[in-house]
Amino acid sequence: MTETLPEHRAELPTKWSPAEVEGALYQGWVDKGYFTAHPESGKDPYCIVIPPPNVTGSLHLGHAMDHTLIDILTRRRRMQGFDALWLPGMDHAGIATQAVVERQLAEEGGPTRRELGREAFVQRVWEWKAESGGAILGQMTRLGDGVDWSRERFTLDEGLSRAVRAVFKKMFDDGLIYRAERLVNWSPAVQSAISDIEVDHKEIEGELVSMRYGDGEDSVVVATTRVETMLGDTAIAVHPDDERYTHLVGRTVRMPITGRDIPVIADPYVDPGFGTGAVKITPAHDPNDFEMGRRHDLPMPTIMDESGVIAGSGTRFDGLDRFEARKAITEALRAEGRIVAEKRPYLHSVGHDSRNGVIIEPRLSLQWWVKVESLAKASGDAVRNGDTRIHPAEMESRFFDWVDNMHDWCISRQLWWGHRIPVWYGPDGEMVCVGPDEEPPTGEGWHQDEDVLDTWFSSGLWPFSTLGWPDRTPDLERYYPNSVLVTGYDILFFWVVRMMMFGTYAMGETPFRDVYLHGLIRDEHGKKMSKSKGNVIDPLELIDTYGADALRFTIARGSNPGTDMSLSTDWVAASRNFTTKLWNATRFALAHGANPALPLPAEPTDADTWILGRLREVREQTDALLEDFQFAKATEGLYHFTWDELCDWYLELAKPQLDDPATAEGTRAVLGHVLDALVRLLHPITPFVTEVLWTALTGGETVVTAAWPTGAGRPVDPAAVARVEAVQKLITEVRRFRTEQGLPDRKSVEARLVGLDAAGLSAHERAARFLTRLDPAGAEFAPTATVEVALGSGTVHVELDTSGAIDVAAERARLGRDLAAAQKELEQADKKLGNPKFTEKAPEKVVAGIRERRAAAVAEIERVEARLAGLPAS
RNA sequence: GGGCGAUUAGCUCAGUGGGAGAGCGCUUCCUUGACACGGAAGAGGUCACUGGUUCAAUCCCAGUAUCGCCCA
Repeated sequence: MTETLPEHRAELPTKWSPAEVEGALYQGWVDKGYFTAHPESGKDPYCIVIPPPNVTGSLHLGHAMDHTLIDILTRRRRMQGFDALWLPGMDHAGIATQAVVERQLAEEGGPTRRELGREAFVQRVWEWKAESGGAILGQMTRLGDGVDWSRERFTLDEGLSRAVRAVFKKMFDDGLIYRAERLVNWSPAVQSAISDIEVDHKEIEGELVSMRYGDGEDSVVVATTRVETMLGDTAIAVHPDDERYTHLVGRTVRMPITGRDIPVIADPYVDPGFGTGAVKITPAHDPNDFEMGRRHDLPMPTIMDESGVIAGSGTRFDGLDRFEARKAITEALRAEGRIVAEKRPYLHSVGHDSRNGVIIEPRLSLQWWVKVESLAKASGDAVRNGDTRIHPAEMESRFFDWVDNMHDWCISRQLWWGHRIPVWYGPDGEMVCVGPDEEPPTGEGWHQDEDVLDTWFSSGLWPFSTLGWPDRTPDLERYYPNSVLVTGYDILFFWVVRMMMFGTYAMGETPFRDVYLHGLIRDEHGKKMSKSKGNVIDPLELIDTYGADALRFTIARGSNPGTDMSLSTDWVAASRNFTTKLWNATRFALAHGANPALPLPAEPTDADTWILGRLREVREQTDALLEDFQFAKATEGLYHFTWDELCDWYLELAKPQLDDPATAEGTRAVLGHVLDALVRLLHPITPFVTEVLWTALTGGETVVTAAWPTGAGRPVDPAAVARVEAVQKLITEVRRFRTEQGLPDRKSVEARLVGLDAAGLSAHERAARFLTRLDPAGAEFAPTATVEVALGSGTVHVELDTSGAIDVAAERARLGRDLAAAQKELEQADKKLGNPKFTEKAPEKVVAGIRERRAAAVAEIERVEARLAGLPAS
């Protein structure tokens, strides 16, 4: 039969070995330029920009999920005939990258960053990037990411830096960027300010120490979790209506240790019910105290340096780390008899640097800020108007909570690696913001701001800066707004909101039509993966062992919108098994001459009609689900179709058809047609195996740019479906009987099938016999048992020669189970039908359904009881 | 403290106002001409608890318990 194979079609190896072929396949795709976008093509554009990974990062399962889903979307659109662009790149990760290089310098015993100087250090970071940065880009190829490498960008490259300066200048001129001295989240670890979203609030076991300020009548007890801040206290505050302290308001109290006299002030902010009702005020080290200090015009002494060491307090505690100072000062106060109470441990919430877990120290400093009010409102409106749709919609409330309550964004960082703030200061206090095409002022006394911008300032421009903005490039005209942004819900505030703020501001249009938020990947028990727990799985190891397709399939199959998924190697192995199953099915089909180029049969068998109808349903369902970002359901549907319908049934039914000259050619056509379409439907999910299968099946060049199967399949024929389902039931019942009678699967048994004609199934006798190993009855045939199978269209009696006495006990047990099930069914139906309210109020269709079920149960009971009565006594 | 979500088979999770599902795991049999990364047949769940709405609740509503996440 191989003579019907066109010679360009290939034979498949016995085994699919992903590790051996994936790399070459990927390289081939890149070399052929399949992933390159063509703005001049005249096709409809479809654009997704990568959520830029960190230049110091390496591929973890979170990326694997994100990229798999993006790749599914873009590969499908490409096949659908869109000009699909998936734009890759990275961000420069100011804090992380600078830390990596500083650590490297330290390990080499080289000069420190400051010893090296700004210019040399930055040069050194670029060298680091060239050598070891961006490992993730190479790792993305292992996953099969269909990105357009010709458009790769980096937040610090020339074009994107220009975009940063352009937007900074515009916002500066519009008054949306300003400089102000405020209390910021200061990370002593990084020695820089960080923004609110880089701070995690965590409950910790600290202490609450109550201490007495002043003496005698003029004394007051205050409590604090940070004793060391008392060095910076400039007031005691009480509630104006608190009669316990009215006599003190307006007077001063002498502080221990510093010996300074500080005023007692009245402010309604104070909660008289908390502690003693009096609170110490440290304006330079606490956000609430800062506000109070501003209201009351209090001095704001800073008593710590950038690294969290006590400094400038004028006490003997200068030079102590803040936590050592806490202990030392507590001891000193205790020695003076100032400690009134100590609660330890005292559970309270404390801000931590989310990158390194170091406790944040609020610090008074001069920083640059973005005024977010109008930007946040525009972003919120974009979602409210439907210009951007968030999927799943339940995530919208989180989005709104955030944008509606956003604080101004601190964008300056005390780092060197990043976009230096484009502001110059003159000798006479001048301040000039320099745009991208302008020359900075020169001359004596002019200097540029020392700080750099938050990395997310540049990441926020990503959806348009990567396309050439501020120039109106063809790419920008064509691919902005982007079609979709795909990212984890944990990143909603980091990227999505910022991209929306900048996009609506700079472009006047929201940066993406849709935002799809996926969940996190957890371990097999639903626990978050972390190095400390030791439950981290490396996606590259999974790819090595099971293939990229298996990992991608696992992720797609587990990715329900907005919900986390659990992953273990067992799941990936199961997906690998799936690719193997598909491989073997195609191999079988090819070996029997399957060919999608053959015309579908004019007179298809019921099995042909059934599988073609199912293909159409599955294709339509897959399309609808993928349009709605329902990756898990779409993938599950394809899995079920492939394994449980195509392999378990159609391929088996096809075997006898292939042996029959009347149906063989049609079967080859149907097999080819179904596999061709199925492999194309699966390609976005499992690109590698489908590439090999599809090219072997069709002789085509590549499935990457093959057409999405829009017309595959045939309309569903309910009559054919019913007959196939009846045959399936018949086969299953006979197999069940055989198993219980201990008849080995492969042992052929003579049998007579009575009633097939009446049931309209005469055409299926050959298949039924083939799949149950029932031989035609010979002249000597003497049945020893009968299996009755009630089908919708009639009852089929299968008389078998079991070569001896049947196992009566097993048969009795089997019939007993059938009887019990039928009786339960009858009971339930009678209960419902006996309730007049049900028959009156329930829809006619439901009542009719129950009546049918009752009738079937009655018939089944009669049949089984008759069989039981006919059994020999055991 | 505020908000959101979850609780379904041993594990991880889908699901629906009217007959409880999947993958993995488990039991028995089978190396049969696509596939042992496989095939066939099975076992296994008062759908967290309490109340309410309804002819009918695993599903809708309220409360309780437990867990998770976000924000402060």
